[in-house]
Amino acid sequence: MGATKTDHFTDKQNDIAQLAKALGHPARVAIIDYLLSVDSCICGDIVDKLPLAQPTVSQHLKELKNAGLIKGNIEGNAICYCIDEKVWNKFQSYFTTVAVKIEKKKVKCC
Amino acid sequence: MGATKTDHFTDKQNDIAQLAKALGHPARVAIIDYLLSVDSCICGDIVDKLPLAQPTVSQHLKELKNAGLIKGNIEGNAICYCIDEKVWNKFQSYFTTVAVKIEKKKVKCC
DNA sequence: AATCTTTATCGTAATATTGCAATATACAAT
DNA sequence: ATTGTATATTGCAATATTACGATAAAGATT
Repeated sequence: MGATKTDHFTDKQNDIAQLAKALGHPARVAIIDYLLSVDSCICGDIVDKLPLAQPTVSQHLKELKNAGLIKGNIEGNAICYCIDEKVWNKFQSYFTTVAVKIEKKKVKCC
Repeated sequence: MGATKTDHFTDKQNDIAQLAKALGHPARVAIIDYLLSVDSCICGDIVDKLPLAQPTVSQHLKELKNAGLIKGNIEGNAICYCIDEKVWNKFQSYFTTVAVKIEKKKVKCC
């Protein structure tokens, strides 16, 4: 026990859950915030912007990358991470769909 | 260690992270899917719709409720859970903001 | 080549999550 | 009042996450 039963759910449900989970930590939200605030995708100084040690930041970046929310290329001894627009659009469209469905629901309750 | 350092991040970052975390499990995405698919908010049969035992479902519902994504009232020996529109709107607006910022970014890279 | 700088990985401790059996709770119905 | 039905809580085992020190890797600089 303890492991998520991913195979019992649809691919779409797992996809959304994976994206949401990746964003489900304030440090990772902060990383996204920072990436959105700089005009360049080069963010060698991201470690200085977060109240976390370098290995921890590296780990969070890895998780964001694994989930697809950011993409990165190695550039010398610096890294270039940036928002992956496509994945965010997909993520956003989920919320749009939810909003439409909420709107369409006939019975409002609670 | 192991505990999230919430106090080092902004309220907004923590808020978004909390919402995302709550949605960060396929069972909880599936619960939301189900709530959106029924016209009523009464969902006494939710346990039958998920590949999980009743206590597990109850726990997931509790987490969704704690995060604010759903709200619920006790109605006899049945429960009435439904989407909390306000919270979803707030959640959605985060993604809208992100999308706008992505669009505005001058340097496109990677 | 030796050193510096920057990011990644490993190892590990602390904590959190997931899942469920057992049990409790609370109202329905007989 | 007893039984039935539905949800919640408790307790616990398995697994995952979070955080960081130590170390590795890899290009840059001297």
